[in-house]
Amino acid sequence: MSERSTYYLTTAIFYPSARPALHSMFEAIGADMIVRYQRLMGRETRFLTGLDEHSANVERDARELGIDPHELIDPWASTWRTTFERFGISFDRFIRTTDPDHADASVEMVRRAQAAGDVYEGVYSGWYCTGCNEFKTDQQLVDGRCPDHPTLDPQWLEESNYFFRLSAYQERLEQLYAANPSFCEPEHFRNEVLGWLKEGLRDFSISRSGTTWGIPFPGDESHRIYVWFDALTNYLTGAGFPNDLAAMDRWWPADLHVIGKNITRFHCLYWPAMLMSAGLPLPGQVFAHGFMLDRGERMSKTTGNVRDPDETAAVFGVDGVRYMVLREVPFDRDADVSTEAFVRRYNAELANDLGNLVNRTVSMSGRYLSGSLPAVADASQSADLELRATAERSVAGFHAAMEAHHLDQALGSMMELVRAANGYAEGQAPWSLAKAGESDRVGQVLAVMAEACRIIGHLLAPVAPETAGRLHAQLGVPAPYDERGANGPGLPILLTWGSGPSGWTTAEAVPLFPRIEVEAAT
RNA sequence: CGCGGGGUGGAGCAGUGGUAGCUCGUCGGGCUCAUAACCCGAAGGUCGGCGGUUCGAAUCCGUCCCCCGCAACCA
Repeated sequence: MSERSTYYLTTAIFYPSARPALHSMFEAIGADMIVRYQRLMGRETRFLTGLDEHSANVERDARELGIDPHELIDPWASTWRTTFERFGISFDRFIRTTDPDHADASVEMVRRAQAAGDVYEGVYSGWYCTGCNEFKTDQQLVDGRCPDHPTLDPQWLEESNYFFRLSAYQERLEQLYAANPSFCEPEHFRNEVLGWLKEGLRDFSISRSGTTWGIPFPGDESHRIYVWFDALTNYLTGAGFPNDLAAMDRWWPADLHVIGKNITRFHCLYWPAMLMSAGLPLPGQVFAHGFMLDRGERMSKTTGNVRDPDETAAVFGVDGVRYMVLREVPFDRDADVSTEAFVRRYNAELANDLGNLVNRTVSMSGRYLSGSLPAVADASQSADLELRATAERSVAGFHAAMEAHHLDQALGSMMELVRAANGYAEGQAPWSLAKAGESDRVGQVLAVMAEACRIIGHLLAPVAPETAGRLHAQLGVPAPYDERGANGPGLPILLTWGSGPSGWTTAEAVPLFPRIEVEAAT
């Protein structure tokens, strides 16, 4: 892990639409868990997410509606931004590639590539749909025709445009991966990237003519900067490039780019080459996540099997949704999601195990101790020591999983402590001790349970920050960090067994995650 | 032979040479602090097929079958 005390994290920028679907939120939620973890660790963080707005679709849709693309996009961007905020995505900037400072950054990146001799004029040829006014890849065509305009014959057109000399970076990229394989994680996606590298790199087109939607290409105003020098550069814009040198110094290079597995080629090959060309340092790592699947099929707007984040949150709550998507889908691979599985998981882990553990602890503290918990004092009981050892194992597992961005496993480590604490409660049976009049031991058992709950709350904080706050409030733990997870003493201190619960006054026990009855979910 | 990933009890996964494990689900028991929650136990697998290496293979080698993704703008 980096020794820097700062941490700059990005998501990919999203293709705009009227509103985000749950599978788009997935990436942002995962990145948010990572960045909140980093804040809780005590690092100063910067978190960038946003929209890739210069797509041909946007221009086309606007033209069909007879409006300016900005008129179309602005309300969409506003909806995306507020939805992200509602889901607790703690971004520092919601970037839009139509932002003025981003044009400066993109132009500067092209200029640097030009200055390095990596840009040349060439001929791009491909199938062109006269309905869309854009080139289509073979993959986009269905039976050789544009799916949006099946009555038209695509034309094989050639267009003069500018290319980036990616082929010149073959050796340097090979050296990059030889020296620093974890530049691209996880390994199975890196293998794919290495395969492409082995096949040899082809130069790629970086401009398009025939459109005015996009950033003017430096040196040839009849062209617009095409995709990668626009989209990828957003990560630099977000760090102050090219004008704010102090910000660049502070935040660049980024520590982590979180992306979807479909764009590894661009982030793991194009992007480092572009940065090398510009004479800029490379980010620490690109992490590609898998996709949420619906019965084995990828969720997409065109397939129509998407989920609405707000509707899902109406059932599970925002924190419930955040937990569920990150727990059900291993971050490094694809997984099926279903409402039934969400309900099962939610009820089993959040309601029955975690929520109920806190509930019974707080409730017994009120009932047997009038809400006043003693310090964890007696270290001689083997059951107490065992739970402490489990807590330490669980915390270690959590850290290890977070370092590798195995978010589902981190949550699994947290659940190990939850289950052990419930088992401890059963074994110690404080309700029986209370009946037997062993009030000192009742206090100790509840103190141990409360201490486990306190630690669980901190482990829960990156994924379910609002609920973690309520958990600590019920225990009576003073809030050690703000609602973004910042300005705390650092997780190593917070997760050390034994700091509580002396002096806490527990509040009324209110279920953190109310059970979901099956009818309510369907 | 384009590249990559995968095939393990009903479901989802872990396990890279030494008696096959976890979560969910199912069944049985216990407890009564708690959100009808919690705890314990049990049943259930010839680890995709075939062949090989080895004292020993889910694991290594060979071969075959099946599923998924990518192939240059759908997260």
